[in-house]
Amino acid sequence: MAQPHRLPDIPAADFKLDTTLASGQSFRWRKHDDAYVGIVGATVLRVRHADNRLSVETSDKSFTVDDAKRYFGLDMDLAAVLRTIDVDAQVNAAIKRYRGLRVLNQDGWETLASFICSSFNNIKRIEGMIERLAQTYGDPVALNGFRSFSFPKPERIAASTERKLRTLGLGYRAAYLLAASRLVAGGRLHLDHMRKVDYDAAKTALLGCDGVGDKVADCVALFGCGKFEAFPIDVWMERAMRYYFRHRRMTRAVLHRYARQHFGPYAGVAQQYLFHYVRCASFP
DNA sequence: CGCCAGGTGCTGA
DNA sequence: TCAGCACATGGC
Repeated sequence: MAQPHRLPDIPAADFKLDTTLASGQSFRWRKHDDAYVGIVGATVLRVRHADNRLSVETSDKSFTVDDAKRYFGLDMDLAAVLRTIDVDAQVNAAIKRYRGLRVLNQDGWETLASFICSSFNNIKRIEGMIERLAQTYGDPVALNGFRSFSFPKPERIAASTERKLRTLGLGYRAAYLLAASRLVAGGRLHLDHMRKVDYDAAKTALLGCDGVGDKVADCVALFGCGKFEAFPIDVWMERAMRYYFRHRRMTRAVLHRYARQHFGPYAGVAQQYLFHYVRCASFP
């Protein structure tokens, strides 16, 4: 049986844990007192951030300091990246307010499945859907008193049915998730391979999934495949980008092209700052 | 009760 | 290309 384990504290300057976990990248973190508890792979993590250090308790020893650094994006030179995207007054305001927000490095399959569930949906319900998926198809995991379930392997969902997935409240997304799980389980979509190919190749492959359009593909590329030039555009980003287009007409294709040339290879980081900035401005 | 939610696929100009 | 529409569900 896996034993609780405490990692050596990780230097984490230029980092805001609460902002990062509240910025809509991940759906499985919960606040418990001054700590956050989440499940990464088959490991439960309990993390706290104070005095520029991240303390991490894990449910087993297979999760290392390097894994934690990579997951929380602490392996990125944030200062250098922010210099490249700090190119206008609006993104500058977002950076000033939320500096330390980082792009997480999540599992490709979990990210794909989660963002298939995210379409035309709200974050609270997405969290509930993913929790029920984990309870139904995941494996039990535990850390001290806390019990939960790992995110299901694609094979487990692939062996299910659309009807059963609908009973978990997935709605019309049930068929999309089922088909995607079968692509991955059947080896016809290699999410690990997406990390090695370039952004355009990864996005094209992701768009091959039914129920995955431009926006979801960019979320998966950014949060689940390490493609920092991916720039997901949803309703909040359209609101954010009105700043750049004032009275001009905006289509998503135009916004996408603009973002890539305006912000450059780390456009995805700019996207995350702008997204969080406009979303929180409407409910402070 | 009506509105909206980190959209997508389909259709017809 | 691009606008217009249906789509399941539940939180608020």
